[in-house]
Amino acid sequence: MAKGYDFKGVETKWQRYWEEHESFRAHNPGEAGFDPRKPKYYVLIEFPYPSGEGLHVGHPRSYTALDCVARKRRMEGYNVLYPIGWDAFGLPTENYAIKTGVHPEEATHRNIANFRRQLKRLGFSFDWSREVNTTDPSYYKWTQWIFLKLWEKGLAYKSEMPINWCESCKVGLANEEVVNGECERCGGQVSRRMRRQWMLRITQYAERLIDDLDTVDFLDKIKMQQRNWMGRSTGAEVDFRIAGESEKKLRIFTTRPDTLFGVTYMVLAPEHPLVKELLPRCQNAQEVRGYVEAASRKSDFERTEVAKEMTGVEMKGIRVLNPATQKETPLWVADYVLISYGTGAIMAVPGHDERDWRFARKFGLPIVEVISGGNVAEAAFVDIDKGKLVNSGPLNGLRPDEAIVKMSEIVERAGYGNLSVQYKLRDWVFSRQRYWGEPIPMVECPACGWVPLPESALPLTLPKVEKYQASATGESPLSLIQDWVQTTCPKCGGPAKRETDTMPQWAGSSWYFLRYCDPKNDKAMASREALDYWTPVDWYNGGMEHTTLHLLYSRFWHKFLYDIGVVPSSEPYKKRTSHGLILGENGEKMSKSRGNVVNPDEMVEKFGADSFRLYEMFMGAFDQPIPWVTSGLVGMSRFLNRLCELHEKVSADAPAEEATVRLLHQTIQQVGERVESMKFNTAIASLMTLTNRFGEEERIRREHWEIFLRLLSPFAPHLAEELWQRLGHASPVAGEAWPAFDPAKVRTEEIEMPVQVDGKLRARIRVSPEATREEIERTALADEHVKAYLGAREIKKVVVVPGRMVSVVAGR
RNA sequence: GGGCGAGUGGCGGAACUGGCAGACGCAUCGGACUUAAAAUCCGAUUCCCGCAAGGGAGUGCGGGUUCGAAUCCCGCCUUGCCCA
Repeated sequence: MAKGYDFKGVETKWQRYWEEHESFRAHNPGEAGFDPRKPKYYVLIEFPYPSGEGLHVGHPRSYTALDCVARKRRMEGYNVLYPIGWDAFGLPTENYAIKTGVHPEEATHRNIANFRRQLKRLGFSFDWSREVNTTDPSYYKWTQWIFLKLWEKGLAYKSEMPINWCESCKVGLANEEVVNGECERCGGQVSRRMRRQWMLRITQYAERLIDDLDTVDFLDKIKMQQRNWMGRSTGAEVDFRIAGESEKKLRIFTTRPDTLFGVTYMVLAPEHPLVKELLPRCQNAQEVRGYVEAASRKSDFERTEVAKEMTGVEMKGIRVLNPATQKETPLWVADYVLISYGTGAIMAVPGHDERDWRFARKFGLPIVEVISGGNVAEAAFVDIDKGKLVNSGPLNGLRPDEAIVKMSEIVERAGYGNLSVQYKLRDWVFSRQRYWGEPIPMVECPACGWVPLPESALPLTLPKVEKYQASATGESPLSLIQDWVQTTCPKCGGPAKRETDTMPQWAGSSWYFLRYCDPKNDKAMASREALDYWTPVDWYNGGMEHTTLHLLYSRFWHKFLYDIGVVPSSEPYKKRTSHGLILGENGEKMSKSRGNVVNPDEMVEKFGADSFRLYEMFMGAFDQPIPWVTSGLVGMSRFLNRLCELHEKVSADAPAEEATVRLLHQTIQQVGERVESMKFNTAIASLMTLTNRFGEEERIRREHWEIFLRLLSPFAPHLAEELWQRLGHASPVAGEAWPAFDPAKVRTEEIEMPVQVDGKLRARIRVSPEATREEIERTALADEHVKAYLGAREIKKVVVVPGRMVSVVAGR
């Protein structure tokens, strides 16, 4: 066991100090202690789900990183908001309740207390006075309020939706919760069921959610994932007439209107309403009906899997007219076409679409080439940048990109179609048949239909129940409480029933960062003044796993709140970054079932919070996944012990050695830059390098040591405070100014430059940083080693990059 | 199948915008201190040849561009995440 300073004593001492002095309390405008001269800075981490297992070492990675940022910003003179709270609704707690009978509220309370204790031990500079808890009625009152506003604006609606149904959780899942055809949470079998669900019209915001990504500073890969998820494609909608029908038209969406002349058949999704309507005219109605039936039992995943065998059935006797060619084509029903995308029907162009090609091949349908450049007998030719249109009347000779524009114009002018933009994004399924979530504040009245509760009735609190198990039919447990369900209609006063579904976990987390601005307000979700001051969030860090859903949902709500005048900005987060996952020592994802979970309590007990924090940041590149290796913590603990010993060598009149001054200023520069670019591992390496230099010195100049302690304080705040105090300072180092470096002091008198001969490193020369190319070249060629290598050979060329290197090319 | 990353010593990882590969830490080995050990300190540590000076090879594999490639280009392999 490592000997060394008493980290336990030091850490509890400073944690108590910060708490007693409210060192990290952020002040709102108008509050005592608010300083209007300071600019604001809002630092945000994803608030945790307080599970029964407690914190594991993955959580603090993000918290420690942004704690460094928050502490540095305070030292730079900002009024910093760095809050924490609890995203406490959710399935694990409810499942625990089902198993043990412990009320979720009680379990949540206990779990939060444990998380809070664990986090406090790590010395984060959170403003603990602003804690929020999504399961607190005073919080979810406002989640419900937002829902009512959405309803008011027509963005919430109830709809019969085929939903993914998890057999074992007995709960409807959103598409995103189904992973590879299995339930994301339990891995159980997912089937399809029809259910009336509350839906939110996120699709209405799709365009803005994509376009406004250009206005924010998110990592490129995050923007990319958001764009891909929403999947915008531009193309045309085209109407095809059905032969022998005057009224019925078949509307399709295509991104490739240029290939309209290459259509050889049409396909309807099995759920398409025309299938049923045309069935009476169909010669093989029985066969088609059977096919539709079979398709309904498959998931979208199974249906669109590329590798699988394609299936389909022709609707015999029905012909569709191509509006461009007036030719008749057959009509098929196939499950590779999804009802949920586009119009649920496609024009098939087997010559130039991969799946259409395979389908045509399998069922012996004709393949027509309309773009030259490939061999459509061998494979679909899908390259949009190459080739010329052929067999396409007015489009012949055009490049595909030109033909797309021209055909879109023709289609529009002729009146059988129009330009159209489609999104992969679907509306948000907002209902869960669960107990532990926000009740949806709606009432169904036989006379008035769906009626919202008045704002004055909020919060609609969760009633106590006996059983948390969903009903056998999959109804929410709330449906079993008759005196809760039975109510009166707010509109007509007649008997009515409450909605018994609750909101998904994504609800509370879609706006929590707004509540932090003014967490105790009972008149509004937060005062306008507080929101104007603090929002948008300046820097938000979280996991990559939340970049599609949580980020999208909260951006959607924020835009909506902006539209109704509640928040001052249309985007919630100015900057978004993400951290890599911390894996178990075996390189696998950390989980209870794998038995590789590392608990921070144990680490803090053994090595102290500062060592733990240092290791979290030092272990590797912040954005990469990385396995936890406890033995690596030893190095951090050694580093801190060493600082205590070095501290004894500090002396006010120690000389300022030039090399040390230079390194000190380099370190100031590097640590500053590296925190901003989230290269925490190398920032700490810089601090260690400086420490090694101090170790070589007889005595350490006090001025240097003070600068060092300030640089250290965001990373190892407890020990930095302790040593700072030991120097005789009465006020904490956390309140000191962040050091500035002097560029003049970073530079050296003489620099070393490598010299290559024929591409190989052969010598090093010393020159002044201001040396000209000629001087450098002369010095290089005069060097003994260089001369030896060159011998009598002719010099063909000398490349000089001042400050970098010299490269000499010699003849044979 | 598509999109985006990653692949560097025994290990985690550094390397700005194409310019000295291996910073910093772990582990290991040697030494000091010690009755002994722990802790600490000093030194070594990519591989091969060599007593040494020095030389050769080297950043997943195969090509290419360049005076110069871990970094750029082409083709593979492995792996992670997201999507289908």
